[in-house]
Amino acid sequence: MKLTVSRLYKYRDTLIRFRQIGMVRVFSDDLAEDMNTSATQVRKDFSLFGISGNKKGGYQIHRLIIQLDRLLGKDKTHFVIIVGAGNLGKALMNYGGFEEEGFKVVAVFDNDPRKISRKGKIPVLPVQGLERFIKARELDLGIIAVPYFAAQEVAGRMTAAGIKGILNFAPVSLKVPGDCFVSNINVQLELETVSYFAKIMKENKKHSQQKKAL
Amino acid sequence: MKLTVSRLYKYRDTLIRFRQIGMVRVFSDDLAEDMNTSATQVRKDFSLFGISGNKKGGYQIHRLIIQLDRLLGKDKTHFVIIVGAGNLGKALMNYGGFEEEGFKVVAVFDNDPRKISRKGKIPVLPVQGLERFIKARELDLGIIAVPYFAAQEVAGRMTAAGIKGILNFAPVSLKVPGDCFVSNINVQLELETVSYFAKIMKENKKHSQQKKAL
DNA sequence: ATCATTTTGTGATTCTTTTCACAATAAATC
DNA sequence: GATTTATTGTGAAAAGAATCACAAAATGAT
Repeated sequence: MKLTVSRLYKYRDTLIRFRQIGMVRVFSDDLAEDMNTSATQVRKDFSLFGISGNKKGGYQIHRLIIQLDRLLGKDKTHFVIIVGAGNLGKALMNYGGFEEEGFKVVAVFDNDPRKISRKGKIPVLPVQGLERFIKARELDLGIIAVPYFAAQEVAGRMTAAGIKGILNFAPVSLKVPGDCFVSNINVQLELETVSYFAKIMKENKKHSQQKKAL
Repeated sequence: MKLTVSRLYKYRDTLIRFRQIGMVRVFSDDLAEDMNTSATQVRKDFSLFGISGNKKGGYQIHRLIIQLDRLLGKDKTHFVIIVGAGNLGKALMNYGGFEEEGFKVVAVFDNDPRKISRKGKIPVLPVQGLERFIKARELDLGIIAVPYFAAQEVAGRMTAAGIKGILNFAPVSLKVPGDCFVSNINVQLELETVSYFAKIMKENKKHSQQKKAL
């Protein structure tokens, strides 16, 4: 399910690129190729979400984007807060990609008084006010960009205040109530995993060379 | 397989924290709890990689870490290059987490002459020299932090020069030869997915409240 | 108007990952 | 030293995700 949903977002991305270069229709094949997956997968994903095209005629890009937008909630702006104004928090705060995708970072929170500032485009506020802020605006989405030892506390406060989705950059598994969804981004871990498989790839090569030699 | 491997890295992380607070032995239960998984999963993962503990006595943390280190290649330094010295590239370049985990960023590459600099701790070099650099040092690992439209070209050049593992931050699916492993980090996509499920969580709540009301 | 071709949509199948169930065994207790 | 208890290790079952196989329908060709 999670995998299917994130593929749907990717299809949308691809479709928007396709539209930009003037394409009007696509086949499941085209999408599959661009995304390194199979045409069957594309159709299965669509079918699962009730999206249908025309036999022999594929899918109308424009219409498809509209359908995906509605399905994926891309037809409205989503408000987000970031907790943690360190290197990562600042990078995220200045990251243009969110706005492009319909997310608006409404505030950043930190516990270091020196980082507080209401002047910038996005205010950096004392973390004391976190719950009040979330409740007042009925926010659903939070990004955690604090050190690992502070992450669980932040998560607890967020969910208690009503946050329903967390994007967590701290390298710990957060414990949250069942009505909150968490997704983790762990850059170190990702690089470690890559390094593990890179090593295997090298070893396989050696093996196949050995095999060739036999 | 990929999931198991990344869990192994996480077990190691957790174990190191446990050791720091003076623990000497763990049970699969302890690891599972810390990592939000099941004890069975932990043991299955270990069993799959030939790691064993003591019935009733659990696992000796110190020994377990050593075993994982060897298994996961954490007993040596891995050299990495980054391509792209924009916001993201710079953030990654100054990110302490890699060094902590045994990765050394040996160079950053960019195609903008203004960004070139051999003075810093990590040199920023012209991307023209990419292949030569990789081959000369027999590097395996590369991080792609360039805009989406440049990512595929960079990936092609990296793999042609011998890179076997790529951590890709560009929001496109890279096409690489079968002997190269790619892992993608797509912050926008991750946030989109979180937002999708956050919405569902809210709707479910509404439903269950309705149910209660009946 | 008929036939061949292309492409969708989906039930059935296979593959992968997780969970279950429980035997084996080491330690603790009596 | 026999018995209970806690914990591992793993084959079997279940759940989840991807792939296959093919019928149905739309289009184009003759």
